[in-house]
Amino acid sequence: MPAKRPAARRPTMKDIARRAGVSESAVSFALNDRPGVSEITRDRVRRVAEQLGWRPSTAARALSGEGAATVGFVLARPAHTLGVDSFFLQLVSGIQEVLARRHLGLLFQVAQDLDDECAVYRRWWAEHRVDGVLVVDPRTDDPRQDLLDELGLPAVVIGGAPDERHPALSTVWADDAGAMASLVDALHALGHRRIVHIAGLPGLAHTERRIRALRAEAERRGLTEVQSVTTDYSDAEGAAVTRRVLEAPAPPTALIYDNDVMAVAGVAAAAELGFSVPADVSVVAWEDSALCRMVKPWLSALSRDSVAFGRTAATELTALLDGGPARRVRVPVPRLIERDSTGAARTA
Amino acid sequence: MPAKRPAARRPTMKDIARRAGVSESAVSFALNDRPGVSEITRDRVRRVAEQLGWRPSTAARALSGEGAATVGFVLARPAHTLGVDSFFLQLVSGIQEVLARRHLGLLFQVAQDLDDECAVYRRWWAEHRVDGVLVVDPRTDDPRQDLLDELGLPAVVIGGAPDERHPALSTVWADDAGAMASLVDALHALGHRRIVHIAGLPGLAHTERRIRALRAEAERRGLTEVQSVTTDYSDAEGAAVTRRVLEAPAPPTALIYDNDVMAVAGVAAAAELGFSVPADVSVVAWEDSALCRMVKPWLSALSRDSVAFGRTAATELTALLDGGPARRVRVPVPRLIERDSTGAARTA
DNA sequence: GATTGATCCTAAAGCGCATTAGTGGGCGAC
DNA sequence: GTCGCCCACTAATGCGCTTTAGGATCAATC
Repeated sequence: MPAKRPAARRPTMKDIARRAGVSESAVSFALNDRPGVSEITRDRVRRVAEQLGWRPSTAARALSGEGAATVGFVLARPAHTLGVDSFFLQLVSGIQEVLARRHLGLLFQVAQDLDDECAVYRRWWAEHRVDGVLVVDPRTDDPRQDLLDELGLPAVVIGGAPDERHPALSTVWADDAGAMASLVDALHALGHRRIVHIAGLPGLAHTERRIRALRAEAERRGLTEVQSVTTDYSDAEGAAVTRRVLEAPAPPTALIYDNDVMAVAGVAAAAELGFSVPADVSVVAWEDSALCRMVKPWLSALSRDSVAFGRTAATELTALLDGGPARRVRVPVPRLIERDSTGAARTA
Repeated sequence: MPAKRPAARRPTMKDIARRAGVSESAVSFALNDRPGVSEITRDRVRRVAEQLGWRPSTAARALSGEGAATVGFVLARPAHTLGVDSFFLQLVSGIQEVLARRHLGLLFQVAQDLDDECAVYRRWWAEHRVDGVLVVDPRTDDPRQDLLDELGLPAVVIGGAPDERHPALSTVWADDAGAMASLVDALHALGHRRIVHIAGLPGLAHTERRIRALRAEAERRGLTEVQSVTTDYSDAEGAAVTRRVLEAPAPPTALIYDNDVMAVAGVAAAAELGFSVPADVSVVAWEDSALCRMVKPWLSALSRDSVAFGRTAATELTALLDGGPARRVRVPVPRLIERDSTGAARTA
């Protein structure tokens, strides 16, 4: 009776050494492409290793100073905003593509808040768990960057603006200001003068960048009825803010939502109030996804390639792990996909 | 000039030993609650450790036989279906809640397909990276379960039916058959006789369970115009199938979608064809999320607590890691939330 | 034919921890 | 007062790997 088959044993370098008739060190040299063994021995060792299905124990490797072959990723957002968001899974998917190629693992953790997130970094560092981390949702005045500097943990900040105070951290960022400028340009050309930007979480670097950019654009054009309102990214707040601004005396004729979820919720809210999209109010989602084509009218959206974004970030991190210098990489500006939710402003 | 501050050094047990004036072994005993040291020494060691911010190196721990303090999670779905899906992030969020409490890490990987996924398990096992894994999307005749048995890797199958062929694996599952039965019950009571089930990926265990359950219910009631159609879970296929079945000679009066995304896409597709929901056709989503309240009409949905599902799965895995027996755990049957997309069947 | 030098390989130490065996001192028992 | 025992602790070993320091062999050099 096969009650409990014993787990198969993992082959070690010692096993290879024995079967190849050489010392363990020779095996190590052979498998790591280090000089010190002849080509024929190297080949033999390689063959034996392959045949035994040997893979280096990450634990042993890490212990002898090679690093943990793992990078960390912490997501610190309130649990209820975790639900329907296409961005992160796509980002992670892109990250994985690059990491998998180098057999790097991705340690994933969801945290409650920033303090929690910092604690996770500290723990990971102290436990020797990761060689580097990917940081998302950077804030203005972000404690994490100081911490990572202090720990000397290689890191790539995703979506942060280049920050000269942290020369050791790489940054991968999109030019939100440029995108906002071209977006306002497009809306302005359609005759829109009253614009409300339903932004994401206050304090996030890219939220603040977008808000500042919008204000700058408005000032440049002399538009006085332009404003940003921050939210928690949830459909509920998106709808609530939409209702509030549309019920005001002089409602906006264009709404910019910082994600797809709020845009969809906003359209529904507008419809309830009797506003027709795009006849009465134009809507743009700052994030494109299947969601934008799941509602009527289809939503115009700023589209970026989140998978590629993830790939770029992961590539930068591997470069950092290889000892390369920290860099500031800009990804392409998101492109406005004009669908059916944007149109000429109603001339009051 | 602070060109490159040297990274802080991680404290080790040796540091603690020196500062506490005892041997390393004493430190080990003290910190692991093992007998062999006096209480006062234990306290002193603990204090020093705390003060130094010491944390055990997972690498060293793993190497000395304690396991990697990490569990693995592989997601093998085509990249384009990764986009908008509330289920997985919620599941993972629940998993984390339990794992974080025990300082277990979660190694996350997206794979191309099943073979790829199996390769990941093999690699993780050989590299000593994980102590156990969480398996999602079990199939009928799933190669992964055999593999995990062979490797002796503790695992919890999420969403699989209890399978006596793999006594070493735990299973956490929902009673899809029961849910389907009550759902058909409800629809039948509303007068629906022609029902189409727009299912998920063929071959997935729960897809097959639902299909079988639907067929059984139909037979029991003598309904002949009831069918299931499999899809890839995407909004595109959801919409396409919806169009196809609604354009048939005798279109169904009720549609059951295996996820929220397809349901939303389906409603839009139905609307385009001139079908009004729920007057002409009722719609139910098998998965509740914010999405269901972002469209008009609000979607009736089978709701389950995905976060709790994740918690349960992680709890079972930790029990397994603690040497407990494999178990079959059933989570509560999803509950039908009746919103506005279901109503009495139109009497032709 | 002894000296260098290269080449291919082995021995040994060390990474940070857990664990087993061993050591010394205090104490009760006879 | 000696024996033995338990307690509190230290020394030493091993986990699987990398790396440094050597050692053996052979060819080329003066």
